Amino acid sequence: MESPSICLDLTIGCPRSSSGSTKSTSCHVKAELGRMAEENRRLTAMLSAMCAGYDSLKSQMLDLMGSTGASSSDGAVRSASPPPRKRKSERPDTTDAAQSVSSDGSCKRAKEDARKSKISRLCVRADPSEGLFVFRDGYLWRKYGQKVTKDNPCPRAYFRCSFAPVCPVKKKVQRSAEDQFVLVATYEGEHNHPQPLRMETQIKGQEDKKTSVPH
DNA sequence: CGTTTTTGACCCGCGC
DNA sequence: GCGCGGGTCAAAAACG
Ligand SMILES: [Zn+2]
Repeated sequence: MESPSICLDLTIGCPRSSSGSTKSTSCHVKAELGRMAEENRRLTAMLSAMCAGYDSLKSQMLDLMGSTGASSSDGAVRSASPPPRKRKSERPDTTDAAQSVSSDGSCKRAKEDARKSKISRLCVRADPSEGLFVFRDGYLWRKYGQKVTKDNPCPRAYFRCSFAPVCPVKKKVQRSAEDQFVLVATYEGEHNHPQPLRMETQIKGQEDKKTSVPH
């Protein structure tokens, strides 16, 4: 979890332009304020991403650890599910997929671990707007249940992929108990249909060049 | 009118 | 066997 290329130039102590004119000073102050706001947002996003990664790791660790419930103050004591029962063989032995977390907190994970464990454990986001949207992960979900767990005061939502009539993909979304801004999502299953949505209106602008249409 | 959300009921494994 | 905790169903409502 390294901070790749985040430039933290917090120039709070402005270098004092000393122009005498209050107009330019106010302009500078405004620009400074804008920069600080931007910086603040970036930091918030980064912190959220960090919290997300932390929560993800913690959950995975708890899952791997088994039933060593030595929780001090967190409350996210969720014992693992060793029983190989259930309708789907859930056996996340090495469910350690490396997820690349960009500076925006968008974590995406490769879906090539489907052969071993069909449930891709846990991917988190840190977006308060996620609660309103159905989850902008590029799929259509239909909520089919909601439960409140005793660990977390916030209810947990259960989604199911509604694009294809037969799609075994399910999803659980729950916001962290400590940080309301951290959503913990647990994907389960594998899509057997092409992804209908194209990241919505948030294309990074990093699309590949079209080789078929050079001109 | 079709689809999705809501929400309580139901079910089922598990521990006691 | 029973209670508890969590996952799913399904009827009604809401939304377009
Ligand atoms: Zn699907």
